[in-house]
Amino acid sequence: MTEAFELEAFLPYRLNRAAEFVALRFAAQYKARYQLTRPEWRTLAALGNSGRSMTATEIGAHSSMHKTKVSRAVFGLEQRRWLKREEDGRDRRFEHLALTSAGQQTYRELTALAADYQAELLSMLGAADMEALSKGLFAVERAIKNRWRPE
Amino acid sequence: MTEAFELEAFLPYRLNRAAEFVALRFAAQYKARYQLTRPEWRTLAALGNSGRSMTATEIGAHSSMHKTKVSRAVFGLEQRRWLKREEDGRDRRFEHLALTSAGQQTYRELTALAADYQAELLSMLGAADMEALSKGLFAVERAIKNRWRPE
DNA sequence: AATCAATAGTTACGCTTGTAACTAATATCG
DNA sequence: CGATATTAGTTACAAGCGTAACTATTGATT
Repeated sequence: MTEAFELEAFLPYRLNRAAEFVALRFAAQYKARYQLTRPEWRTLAALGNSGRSMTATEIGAHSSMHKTKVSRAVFGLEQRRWLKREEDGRDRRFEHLALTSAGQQTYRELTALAADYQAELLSMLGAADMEALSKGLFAVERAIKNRWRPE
Repeated sequence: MTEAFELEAFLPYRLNRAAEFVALRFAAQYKARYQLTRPEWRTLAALGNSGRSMTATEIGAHSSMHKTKVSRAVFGLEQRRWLKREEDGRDRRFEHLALTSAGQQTYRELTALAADYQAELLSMLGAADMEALSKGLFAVERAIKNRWRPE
Protein backbone atom coordinates (compact mmCIF):
# COMPACT_ATOMS: atom_id res chain seq x y z
CA MET A 1 0.00 0.00 0.00
CA THR A 2 1.34 3.40 -1.00
CA GLU A 3 0.76 6.36 1.28
CA ALA A 4 -0.06 9.62 -0.43
CA PHE A 5 2.70 12.15 0.10
CA GLU A 6 1.74 14.79 2.63
CA LEU A 7 3.73 18.00 2.48
CA GLU A 8 2.34 18.88 5.90
CA ALA A 9 4.09 15.85 7.35
CA PHE A 10 7.41 16.34 5.55
CA LEU A 11 10.05 17.18 8.11
CA PRO A 12 12.11 19.67 6.07
CA TYR A 13 8.97 21.67 5.37
CA ARG A 14 7.72 21.57 8.94
CA LEU A 15 11.08 22.53 10.40
CA ASN A 16 11.55 25.38 7.99
CA ARG A 17 8.15 26.87 8.66
CA ALA A 18 8.61 26.59 12.41
CA ALA A 19 12.05 28.19 12.20
CA GLU A 20 10.73 31.10 10.17
CA PHE A 21 7.89 31.73 12.55
CA VAL A 22 10.00 31.56 15.68
CA ALA A 23 12.68 33.81 14.22
CA LEU A 24 10.20 36.42 13.11
CA ARG A 25 9.35 38.36 16.24
CA PHE A 26 12.84 38.42 17.60
CA ALA A 27 14.29 39.51 14.27
CA ALA A 28 11.84 42.41 14.28
CA GLN A 29 13.40 43.57 17.54
CA TYR A 30 17.06 43.61 16.57
CA LYS A 31 16.24 45.02 13.15
CA ALA A 32 13.99 47.84 14.28
CA ARG A 33 15.74 48.77 17.52
CA TYR A 34 19.37 48.18 16.63
CA GLN A 35 19.43 48.19 12.80
CA LEU A 36 21.16 44.82 12.87
CA THR A 37 20.99 42.21 10.17
CA ARG A 38 20.71 38.59 11.20
CA PRO A 39 24.36 37.78 10.39
CA GLU A 40 25.39 40.81 12.43
CA TRP A 41 23.31 39.75 15.40
CA ARG A 42 24.72 36.24 15.20
CA THR A 43 28.27 37.53 15.05
CA LEU A 44 27.65 39.79 18.02
CA ALA A 45 26.14 36.87 19.90
CA ALA A 46 29.04 34.56 19.11
CA LEU A 47 31.60 37.09 20.27
CA GLY A 48 29.66 38.20 23.32
CA ASN A 49 28.89 34.66 24.34
CA SER A 50 32.48 33.49 24.08
CA GLY A 51 33.69 36.44 26.12
CA ARG A 52 36.98 36.45 24.27
CA SER A 53 38.30 37.45 20.88
CA MET A 54 37.72 35.14 17.93
CA THR A 55 38.81 34.94 14.32
CA ALA A 56 36.28 35.26 11.52
CA THR A 57 36.69 31.59 10.72
CA GLU A 58 35.96 30.61 14.30
CA ILE A 59 32.81 32.71 14.28
CA GLY A 60 31.68 31.04 11.10
CA ALA A 61 32.28 27.57 12.51
CA HIS A 62 30.60 28.34 15.80
CA SER A 63 27.45 29.84 14.30
CA SER A 64 27.49 27.89 11.00
CA MET A 65 27.65 30.94 8.78
CA HIS A 66 29.43 31.18 5.46
CA LYS A 67 32.66 33.16 5.54
CA THR A 68 31.36 35.86 3.22
CA LYS A 69 28.46 36.42 5.58
CA VAL A 70 30.83 36.70 8.50
CA SER A 71 33.09 39.05 6.57
CA ARG A 72 30.21 41.41 5.81
CA ALA A 73 28.80 41.21 9.31
CA VAL A 74 32.17 42.04 10.83
CA PHE A 75 32.47 45.04 8.54
CA GLY A 76 29.04 46.27 9.60
CA LEU A 77 29.74 45.88 13.30
CA GLU A 78 33.11 47.55 12.90
CA GLN A 79 31.53 50.59 11.28
CA ARG A 80 29.22 50.94 14.26
CA ARG A 81 32.23 50.73 16.56
CA TRP A 82 30.83 47.64 18.25
CA LEU A 83 33.80 45.52 17.24
CA LYS A 84 37.49 46.02 16.73
CA ARG A 85 40.10 44.07 14.81
CA GLU A 86 43.59 43.25 15.91
CA GLU A 87 46.01 41.52 13.63
CA ASP A 88 47.93 38.50 14.77
CA GLY A 89 51.63 39.30 15.14
CA ARG A 90 52.81 35.79 14.43
CA ASP A 91 50.51 34.97 11.53
CA ARG A 92 49.19 38.05 9.81
CA ARG A 93 46.48 36.18 7.97
CA PHE A 94 44.48 36.09 11.18
CA GLU A 95 42.39 38.87 12.60
CA HIS A 96 41.40 38.69 16.22
CA LEU A 97 37.95 40.17 16.60
CA ALA A 98 36.59 41.47 19.88
CA LEU A 99 33.62 43.53 20.99
CA THR A 100 34.22 47.09 22.14
CA SER A 101 32.60 48.12 25.39
CA ALA A 102 29.78 49.65 23.36
CA GLY A 103 29.44 46.32 21.59
CA GLN A 104 29.34 44.48 24.89
CA GLN A 105 26.63 46.83 26.09
CA THR A 106 24.53 46.13 23.00
CA TYR A 107 25.16 42.44 23.48
CA ARG A 108 23.85 42.59 27.05
CA GLU A 109 20.74 44.48 25.99
CA LEU A 110 20.01 42.07 23.17
CA THR A 111 20.56 38.97 25.25
CA ALA A 112 18.12 40.34 27.80
CA LEU A 113 15.58 40.67 25.01
CA ALA A 114 16.46 37.20 23.82
CA ALA A 115 15.88 35.74 27.26
CA ASP A 116 12.49 37.45 27.44
CA TYR A 117 11.61 36.05 24.06
CA GLN A 118 12.67 32.56 25.04
CA ALA A 119 10.38 32.82 28.07
CA GLU A 120 7.56 34.03 25.86
CA LEU A 121 8.06 31.05 23.59
CA LEU A 122 8.00 28.73 26.55
CA SER A 123 4.65 30.03 27.72
CA MET A 124 3.37 29.97 24.16
CA LEU A 125 4.26 26.33 23.58
CA GLY A 126 3.88 24.99 27.08
CA ALA A 127 6.60 23.30 29.10
CA ALA A 128 5.92 19.76 27.94
CA ASP A 129 5.95 20.58 24.24
CA MET A 130 8.98 22.78 24.65
CA GLU A 131 10.75 19.85 26.30
CA ALA A 132 9.80 17.59 23.44
CA LEU A 133 10.95 20.10 20.86
CA SER A 134 14.24 20.54 22.61
CA LYS A 135 14.76 16.80 22.82
CA GLY A 136 14.08 16.44 19.11
CA LEU A 137 16.45 19.28 18.29
CA PHE A 138 19.18 17.64 20.32
CA ALA A 139 18.80 14.59 18.13
CA VAL A 140 19.19 16.70 15.00
CA GLU A 141 22.20 18.42 16.51
CA ARG A 142 23.75 15.05 17.21
CA ALA A 143 23.17 14.11 13.57
CA ILE A 144 24.77 17.36 12.43
CA LYS A 145 27.88 16.65 14.49
CA ASN A 146 28.22 13.30 12.78
CA ARG A 147 27.62 14.44 9.24
CA TRP A 148 28.01 18.18 8.85
CA ARG A 149 30.70 19.21 6.40
CA PRO A 150 30.95 23.01 6.11
CA GLU A 151 30.97 24.01 2.41
CA MET B 1 21.12 35.27 39.76
CA THR B 2 21.59 36.05 36.09
CA GLU B 3 22.15 33.22 33.67
CA ALA B 4 24.70 33.85 30.98
CA PHE B 5 23.04 33.90 27.59
CA GLU B 6 23.73 30.74 25.64
CA LEU B 7 23.27 31.02 21.90
CA GLU B 8 23.33 27.23 21.74
CA ALA B 9 20.18 27.13 23.85
CA PHE B 10 18.30 29.89 22.00
CA LEU B 11 15.35 28.35 20.23
CA PRO B 12 15.34 30.50 17.07
CA TYR B 13 19.00 29.65 16.51
CA ARG B 14 18.56 25.95 17.18
CA LEU B 15 15.50 25.66 14.98
CA ASN B 16 17.11 27.51 12.13
CA ARG B 17 20.23 25.39 12.17
CA ALA B 18 18.21 22.18 12.32
CA ALA B 19 16.00 23.33 9.45
CA GLU B 20 18.98 24.18 7.27
CA PHE B 21 20.64 20.86 7.91
CA VAL B 22 17.54 18.80 7.28
CA ALA B 23 16.67 20.71 4.11
CA LEU B 24 20.16 20.37 2.69
CA ARG B 25 20.33 16.85 1.32
CA PHE B 26 16.86 16.84 -0.12
CA ALA B 27 17.35 20.21 -1.77
CA ALA B 28 20.45 18.83 -3.43
CA GLN B 29 18.29 16.18 -5.06
CA TYR B 30 15.61 18.35 -6.59
CA LYS B 31 18.14 20.95 -7.61
CA ALA B 32 20.66 18.63 -9.24
CA ARG B 33 18.28 16.08 -10.74
CA TYR B 34 15.35 18.27 -11.71
CA GLN B 35 16.78 21.81 -11.84
CA LEU B 36 14.02 22.93 -9.50
CA THR B 37 14.22 25.84 -7.11
CA ARG B 38 12.72 25.43 -3.68
CA PRO B 39 9.63 27.55 -4.46
CA GLU B 40 9.11 25.48 -7.61
CA TRP B 41 9.34 22.22 -5.69
CA ARG B 42 6.90 23.52 -3.11
CA THR B 43 4.45 24.64 -5.75
CA LEU B 44 4.70 21.28 -7.47
CA ALA B 45 4.14 19.56 -4.14
CA ALA B 46 1.12 21.69 -3.27
CA LEU B 47 -0.53 21.02 -6.62
CA GLY B 48 0.37 17.35 -6.74
CA ASN B 49 -0.74 16.80 -3.18
CA SER B 50 -4.10 18.46 -3.62
CA GLY B 51 -4.80 16.44 -6.75
CA ARG B 52 -6.85 19.28 -8.18
CA SER B 53 -6.29 22.68 -9.72
CA MET B 54 -5.53 25.61 -7.45
CA THR B 55 -5.14 29.34 -7.77
CA ALA B 56 -1.80 31.00 -7.08
CA THR B 57 -3.21 32.54 -3.91
CA GLU B 58 -4.33 29.15 -2.65
CA ILE B 59 -0.87 27.73 -3.26
CA GLY B 60 0.67 30.59 -1.34
CA ALA B 61 -1.67 30.10 1.61
CA HIS B 62 -1.21 26.36 1.67
CA SER B 63 2.58 26.43 1.56
CA SER B 64 3.09 29.82 3.24
CA MET B 65 4.92 31.41 0.35
CA HIS B 66 4.77 35.03 -0.70
CA LYS B 67 2.73 35.70 -3.82
CA THR B 68 5.73 36.89 -5.80
CA LYS B 69 7.50 33.64 -5.06
CA VAL B 70 4.47 31.69 -6.22
CA SER B 71 4.19 33.82 -9.34
CA ARG B 72 7.78 33.12 -10.32
CA ALA B 73 7.57 29.45 -9.46
CA VAL B 74 4.44 29.06 -11.58
CA PHE B 75 6.20 30.74 -14.48
CA GLY B 76 9.15 28.37 -14.15
CA LEU B 77 7.00 25.26 -14.00
CA GLU B 78 4.94 26.47 -16.92
CA GLN B 79 8.04 26.89 -19.06
CA ARG B 80 8.98 23.29 -18.36
CA ARG B 81 5.48 22.23 -19.38
CA TRP B 82 4.85 20.74 -15.95
CA LEU B 83 1.94 23.06 -15.26
CA LYS B 84 -0.80 24.70 -17.29
CA ARG B 85 -3.00 27.69 -16.61
CA GLU B 86 -6.69 28.03 -17.29
CA GLU B 87 -8.50 31.27 -16.77
CA ASP B 88 -11.70 31.41 -14.79
CA GLY B 89 -14.68 32.17 -17.03
CA ARG B 90 -16.69 33.89 -14.34
CA ASP B 91 -13.93 35.92 -12.70
CA ARG B 92 -11.01 36.52 -14.99
CA ARG B 93 -8.71 37.60 -12.19
CA PHE B 94 -8.31 33.96 -11.24
CA GLU B 95 -6.04 31.46 -12.90
CA HIS B 96 -6.64 27.80 -12.23
CA LEU B 97 -3.33 26.03 -12.15
CA ALA B 98 -2.95 22.30 -12.68
CA LEU B 99 -0.10 19.90 -13.30
CA THR B 100 0.28 18.40 -16.76
CA SER B 101 0.79 14.66 -16.94
CA ALA B 102 4.53 15.29 -17.20
CA GLY B 103 4.24 17.41 -14.06
CA GLN B 104 2.37 14.66 -12.27
CA GLN B 105 5.07 12.21 -13.25
CA THR B 106 7.77 14.47 -11.83
CA TYR B 107 5.68 14.92 -8.71
CA ARG B 108 5.45 11.16 -8.21
CA GLU B 109 9.20 10.74 -8.66
CA LEU B 110 9.99 13.54 -6.23
CA THR B 111 7.57 12.39 -3.58
CA ALA B 112 9.13 8.94 -3.77
CA LEU B 113 12.49 10.56 -3.08
CA ALA B 114 10.91 12.61 -0.31
CA ALA B 115 9.49 9.52 1.34
CA ASP B 116 12.90 7.83 1.18
CA TYR B 117 14.47 10.88 2.73
CA GLN B 118 11.90 11.02 5.50
CA ALA B 119 12.67 7.38 6.28
CA GLU B 120 16.38 8.14 6.29
CA LEU B 121 15.79 10.97 8.74
CA LEU B 122 13.77 8.67 10.95
CA SER B 123 16.59 6.15 11.17
CA MET B 124 19.09 8.95 11.67
CA LEU B 125 17.23 10.48 14.60
CA GLY B 126 15.62 7.37 16.05
CA ALA B 127 11.93 6.83 16.52
CA ALA B 128 11.66 8.31 20.02
CA ASP B 129 13.45 11.55 19.18
CA MET B 130 11.55 11.88 15.93
CA GLU B 131 8.33 11.55 17.91
CA ALA B 132 9.47 14.23 20.31
CA LEU B 133 10.48 16.54 17.49
CA SER B 134 7.16 16.06 15.78
CA LYS B 135 5.28 16.75 18.98
CA GLY B 136 7.23 19.95 19.50
CA LEU B 137 6.62 21.03 15.92
CA PHE B 138 2.90 20.48 16.35
CA ALA B 139 3.01 22.91 19.24
CA VAL B 140 4.72 25.52 17.08
CA GLU B 141 2.20 24.91 14.31
CA ARG B 142 -0.59 25.46 16.78
CA ALA B 143 1.02 28.75 17.78
CA ILE B 144 1.32 29.74 14.14
CA LYS B 145 -2.37 29.11 13.56
CA ASN B 146 -3.21 31.42 16.42
CA ARG B 147 -0.85 34.21 15.52
CA TRP B 148 0.33 34.00 11.95
CA ARG B 149 -0.64 36.91 9.76
CA PRO B 150 0.66 36.55 6.19
CA GLU B 151 2.20 39.89 5.13
C1' DA C 1 -24.29 54.26 -13.58
C1' DA C 2 -20.09 56.27 -11.57
C1' DT C 3 -16.84 56.20 -8.31
C1' DC C 4 -14.12 54.07 -5.09
C1' DA C 5 -12.40 49.94 -2.74
C1' DA C 6 -10.75 45.36 -2.93
C1' DT C 7 -8.65 41.35 -5.05
C1' DA C 8 -5.50 38.24 -8.28
C1' DG C 9 -1.49 38.28 -10.15
C1' DT C 10 2.90 40.53 -12.34
C1' DT C 11 6.84 43.51 -12.53
C1' DA C 12 10.51 46.92 -11.15
C1' DC C 13 13.78 47.91 -7.80
C1' DG C 14 17.08 47.56 -4.30
C1' DC C 15 19.09 44.43 -0.97
C1' DT C 16 21.01 40.00 0.49
C1' DT C 17 22.99 35.90 -0.68
C1' DG C 18 26.31 32.14 -2.33
C1' DT C 19 29.85 30.81 -5.85
C1' DA C 20 33.93 31.58 -7.51
C1' DA C 21 37.74 34.25 -8.19
C1' DC C 22 40.89 37.00 -5.96
C1' DT C 23 44.85 38.95 -2.59
C1' DA C 24 47.94 38.17 0.93
C1' DA C 25 50.35 35.35 4.07
C1' DT C 26 52.23 30.98 5.64
C1' DA C 27 53.28 25.99 5.25
C1' DT C 28 55.12 22.05 2.78
C1' DC C 29 58.17 19.50 0.20
C1' DG C 30 61.48 18.72 -3.26
C1' DC D 1 66.02 27.93 -1.24
C1' DG D 2 62.26 27.88 -4.52
C1' DA D 3 58.03 26.18 -6.25
C1' DT D 4 53.61 24.79 -5.02
C1' DA D 5 49.81 24.15 -1.88
C1' DT D 6 47.04 25.79 1.75
C1' DT D 7 44.70 29.01 4.58
C1' DA D 8 42.33 33.68 6.18
C1' DG D 9 39.74 36.88 4.59
C1' DT D 10 37.67 40.08 0.77
C1' DT D 11 35.38 41.19 -3.47
C1' DA D 12 32.89 40.74 -8.11
C1' DC D 13 29.08 38.90 -10.05
C1' DA D 14 24.81 36.78 -10.83
C1' DA D 15 20.73 34.85 -8.86
C1' DG D 16 17.03 35.03 -5.44
C1' DC D 17 14.35 37.69 -2.44
C1' DG D 18 10.65 40.96 -0.42
C1' DT D 19 8.53 45.64 -0.71
C1' DA D 20 6.02 48.42 -3.17
C1' DA D 21 4.05 49.87 -7.21
C1' DC D 22 1.61 48.40 -11.02
C1' DT D 23 -2.32 46.27 -14.37
C1' DA D 24 -6.54 44.17 -14.78
C1' DT D 25 -10.78 42.79 -13.07
C1' DT D 26 -14.68 42.61 -9.92
C1' DG D 27 -17.33 44.24 -5.84
C1' DA D 28 -19.48 47.88 -3.01
C1' DT D 29 -21.51 52.39 -2.25
C1' DT D 30 -24.01 56.07 -3.35
